[in-house]
Amino acid sequence: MFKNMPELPEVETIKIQLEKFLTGREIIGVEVRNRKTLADGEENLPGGKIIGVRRFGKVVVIDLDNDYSVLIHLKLTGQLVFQGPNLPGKHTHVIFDLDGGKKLYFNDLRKFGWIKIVKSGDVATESFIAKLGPEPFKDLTLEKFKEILSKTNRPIKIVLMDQTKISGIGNIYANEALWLAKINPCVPARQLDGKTARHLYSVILEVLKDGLKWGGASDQAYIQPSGEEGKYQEHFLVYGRQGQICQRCKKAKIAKTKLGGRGTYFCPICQK
DNA sequence: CCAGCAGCCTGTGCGC
DNA sequence: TGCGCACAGGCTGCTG
Repeated sequence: MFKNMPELPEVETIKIQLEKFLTGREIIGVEVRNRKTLADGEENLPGGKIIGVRRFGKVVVIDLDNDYSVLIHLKLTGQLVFQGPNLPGKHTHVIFDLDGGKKLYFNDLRKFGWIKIVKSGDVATESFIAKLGPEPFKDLTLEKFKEILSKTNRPIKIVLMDQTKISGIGNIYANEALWLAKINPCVPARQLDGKTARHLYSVILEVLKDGLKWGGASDQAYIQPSGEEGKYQEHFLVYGRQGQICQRCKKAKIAKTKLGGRGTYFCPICQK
C-alpha cells in the first residue's frame, strides 16, 4: 500500500539533505518528462546556482542566485532523490541536471505533486504558502494553538490537518498525536479544555520531533534524497494498526473509521 | 461562514 | 491464474 505521505518530519528530512547535496551547485538544465508536474506549465526553468533550501509546511523551496525559487509539493507519493540508482524510472517526471554530472530526480507515482517557479521575492505571497497556518517549532505557540482550537467546532483531527490552521501535520502524525493525548479524533476542537489542549500541543511537538529523529516514515512511497528509507513507521502506535490490541490499555482493538475522507485510527477505550 | 464531495492518479488487494 | 473494481489520500474547486 502506498499509504504514507510526506508530512513535516519527512519534508524537513528532505530539506536538510537537499541543503547538503545541492547548495552551491549549478543547475545546468532541466528535463521535463511530464509537463503536468509544472503547476503553471512553465517551459523554461531558469537554471542558476542553488544558494539554499527552505521548507514551508510540506513545501520544499529551492532558492537560486538568479532571483528565482523552485517550489515543490510532494503530496502523497512525490520523491526528491539525489543521484539514485535505477533512475530515471517510470515515475520520474522532472530531472534537474547539475554540475559535475550530478542529478536531482523528481519522482511521483500518483502525479499529485507539483513544481512551481516563482520570483524569490514572491515566495511568501505565493497562493499556497500565503495561506499556511503557523509552523510548529516556530510561530505555533501554546497560546496560538489554544486560540485556533477555540474558534471552531470541527473535529479536532480535521483541524490539526488543516494546513491553513497549522502547517505540516498530515494523517500519520495527527493520528499518532491524538492517540498519545487520549483524545477522540471526532471531538469538536472547541470542546477541548485548557489542560487537554496543552497536553495535545506538547504531544504534537513530540511526535513531529520523533518522526524527524527517525528520518520520517517510509512505506514504499517516501524515501529520502539519499535513497535511504525513514524508520518512523516502525514506531507507529496507532496508524495502520486497525484490529490490533491497543498498546496502552491492552484491551480494545484499534478501530478504523473515516473522518473528512481520511483513514482514522483510534482506541475506542483510551480515546473517549 | 462551513460541510461535503468529486476530481486528480495508479498500484494494491480483494472477490469471483 | 487473471480479470475487474474499490480503495487510498493532500489539496482544489464546486455546490448546498
